Amino acid sequence: MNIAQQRLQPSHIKRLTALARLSSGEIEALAAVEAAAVSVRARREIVEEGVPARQPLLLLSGWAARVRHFPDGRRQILHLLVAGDLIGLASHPDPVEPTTVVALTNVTVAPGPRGDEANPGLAEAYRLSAAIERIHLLRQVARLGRLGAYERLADLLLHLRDRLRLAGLAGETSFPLPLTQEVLADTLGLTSVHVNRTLQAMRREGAIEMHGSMVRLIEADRFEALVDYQPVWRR
Amino acid sequence: MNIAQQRLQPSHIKRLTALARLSSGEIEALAAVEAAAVSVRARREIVEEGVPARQPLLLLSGWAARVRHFPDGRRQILHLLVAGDLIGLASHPDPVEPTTVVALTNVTVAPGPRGDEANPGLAEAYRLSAAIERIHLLRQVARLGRLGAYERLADLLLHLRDRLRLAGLAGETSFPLPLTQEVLADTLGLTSVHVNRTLQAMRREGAIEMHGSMVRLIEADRFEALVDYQPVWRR
DNA sequence: CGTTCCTTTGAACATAGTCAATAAACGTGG
DNA sequence: CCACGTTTATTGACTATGTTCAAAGGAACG
Repeated sequence: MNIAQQRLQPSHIKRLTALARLSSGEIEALAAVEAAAVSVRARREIVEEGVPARQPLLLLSGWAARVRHFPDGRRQILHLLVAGDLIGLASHPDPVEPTTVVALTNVTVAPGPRGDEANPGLAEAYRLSAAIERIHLLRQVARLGRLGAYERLADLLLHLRDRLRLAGLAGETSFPLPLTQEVLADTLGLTSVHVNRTLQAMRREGAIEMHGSMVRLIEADRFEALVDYQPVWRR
Repeated sequence: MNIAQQRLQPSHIKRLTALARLSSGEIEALAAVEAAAVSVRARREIVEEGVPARQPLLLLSGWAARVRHFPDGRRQILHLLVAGDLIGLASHPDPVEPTTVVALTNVTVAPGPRGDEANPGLAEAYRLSAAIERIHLLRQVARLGRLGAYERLADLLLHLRDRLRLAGLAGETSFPLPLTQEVLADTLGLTSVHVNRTLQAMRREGAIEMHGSMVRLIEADRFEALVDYQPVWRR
C-alpha cells in the first residue's frame, strides 16, 4: 500500500488496524460500515443517557465529547473523542451509563461490526480501545488535579497529537484542532478567557502556531519535559 | 441470614453479591480467598506499573489508591479504593497499565476467583465492577474540573459513603475515613492546608462531624443538592 | 450584509497556594 | 504502660493563579 492510499484510508480502519491484527474480512466489515453512516450536526447529542447500545458506535469523522452538565450551567467535558474512536463500548452488561456524548463539530458515526468469536481481531481491538480510553481518563484526572493552566494545555495538545496520529490524522508537528476555546476550557477545567491568554502565551513564546483550525506544536519536546509526558499507545 | 451475620460478612462478598446474583459455589470461592490473603503495610505499593495480573485482585480490607507521581514531587490520587473493590480488572489483553496502586492504610489483598464460564455470576460482577469504576473516574474528572474546594469535598464524601455502604461498611450517616488530609488533598487536587480549612468550615457549620477516623455526614441532603449528586449504583 | 459565534482585552476580584511555625495525635520501642 | 520521635492537624500572613464582568473586534455563515 502506498502513501496515497494510506492517507485515504478511513480513520477508524487506520486506528483499529493499528491496535490489533485484523483479518481481511474484518477490514472489509469496517469498510462496509460507512454505508450505514449517520451525520450529526455540531452541538447535537450523539448518545444520551440511557441507551443500552448493543453494538459499539464508531466515530468516523469529526470531533465529539462525553459531557457532564451541572444545573447552574457549568459544563465539564469528561473525554474528547476524535475520528476513529469508539463511543461507548457496550461492554457493560447493564446500561449503567449516565453521560451524554455530544458532537463538537459536524460528525459522522456508524455502528461498528460486532467483536465476537467470528471477529476475534475486532474483539481484541475493541478491548484495547477500551483500555486506552481508561488510561486517557486517568490522564485527564492527573491533568485536572495537579497541572497548572499552561501545563494542562500542553499535556492535552500532546495527547491529541498522538491520538490523531494513531488515526492517521496528524502530520509530523501539525494537526487539526477544530475546537473553540470554550470547548478547550470545558475540557481543561478553565475559563475560555484563561485558555485564550494561555494560548497567546504559547504563541508569543513560539511554542505553538495556529492557522485556522490547524495547530503546529513547535516545542513539543519542551512540553513533554514540562508535563512528564508518556505516550499512551506504543507499537 | 440475620443482621449479625450480615455485619460479619466480608466486604468483598458483600459487595460482589450486591452487584450480581452469585451461586453458592461462587460465594464459597470468594470466602476461600481469604486463605490466600496477603498483608501490605501502609505506604507500600500493592501493584506496580507493568504487572499483567491474570486474575483480578480483591481488596479485602483497608484503603488503597491508584496514583500518579510527577517528577517534581506532585502527586495525584487518580482513584480511591475501598475494601471490597477490585484492583486492576485484568480485562485488558495487554498490560497497558501505567499506574501504581499504593496502600493508604494497612491492607489485605487476595487474588479473586476467575470469572469464567464456570463462574458466570462472578464474571458479571467483575464486569459491573469495572463499569462502576469507569463511572467513578468520570465523576472524578467532573469533580476536579468544575467544582470548588467545598463542593469537591462534599461530592467525595457522598461517593465514599455510598461505596462503603455497598460493601457493608457505612452506617446510616457515619462511615470510617482513615485518610490523612494530605491524601484527601491529593485526591481532590488541593493542598492539605486548604482541605484542612474546608473541613473546618464544614464542621463549623454543623454539616459534618469527625471523631477519630469516623465521619458523620449531617447535612448529606444539602451536599447532594449542592453538587447535583447522583448515585452511581442503584438496586 | 446582517447576525451570530468566537476571540481578544482590561480591570477588579476570589479562590486556593505557599511558607513557616506550633500543637496535637499516633506509633514504637523499651 | 510510658517516653520519645514522627506524622498529622492547625493557624496566620502573604502570594499567585485563575475568574468575573464587560466590552470591542473579527470571522464565519446563511
